[in-house]
Amino acid sequence: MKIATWNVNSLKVRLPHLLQWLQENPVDVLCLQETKLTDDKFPVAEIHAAGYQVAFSGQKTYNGVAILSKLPISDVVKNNPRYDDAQQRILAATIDGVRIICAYVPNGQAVDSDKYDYKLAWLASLNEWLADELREHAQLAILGDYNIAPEDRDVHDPAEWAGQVLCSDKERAALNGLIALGLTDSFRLFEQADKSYSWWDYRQLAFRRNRGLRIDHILLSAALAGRCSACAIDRAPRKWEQPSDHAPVIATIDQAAA
DNA sequence: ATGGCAATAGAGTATTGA
Repeated sequence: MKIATWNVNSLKVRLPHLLQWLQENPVDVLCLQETKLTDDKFPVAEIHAAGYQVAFSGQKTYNGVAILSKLPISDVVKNNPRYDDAQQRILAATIDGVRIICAYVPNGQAVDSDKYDYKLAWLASLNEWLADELREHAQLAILGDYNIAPEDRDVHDPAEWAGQVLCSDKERAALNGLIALGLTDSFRLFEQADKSYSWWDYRQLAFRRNRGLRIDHILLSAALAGRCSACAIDRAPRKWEQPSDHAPVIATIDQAAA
């Protein structure tokens, strides 16, 4: 089973990229963030035509998440039931016995802002709900845009970013709190090239200069981490015309022993 | 020190992203 996550930064603009990427990378499950579409505008027909079922939860202009799957999708939950949130940032579903959670963690804007406080409160509540979900689902993966670079090696210039939003100690502690529930950052299960990132600013030729951050992650429960045989960031679509600023991340989960 | 790029809403420019 191949599972992936991609912040598309507007599904309206990026639908051609999505369809092309799926042709080249026929993953079993793909979580999308920042669809920026109300549900009535979601491109259901195009995604069905590509061979995928889909669940989605959107809003106007901002946020919005979706889960695409080749296999049937069941038990869909929109948002964290423990957190009353007008913003559509979470979608959970069960696919082939695996609990898939698509998450778009708030950006946080700046460490002294209200949005930063919202980010930390949102993450604290996610932690509580995730503990419940892990008790119910041994096979669980939470994929998405975490808007947190876990360590300095995930940052192109750690000195420049020190203490800044996406890299601050409190955000990293919150991410480590999720991991402490029994999750594993699938990317770090394997040897990876230095300076591996999943997001690059549109400005200043940041992608060409590889001035990026690794902020998109696939966290796996112990049962899935034990069967994970690969995890990679696909930089290719970041080179396409009019790209998303994020690259997809893909993890491969081997079949459970019979 | 600031803005730099992109998307959206909506009709000039403000907001948000990371």
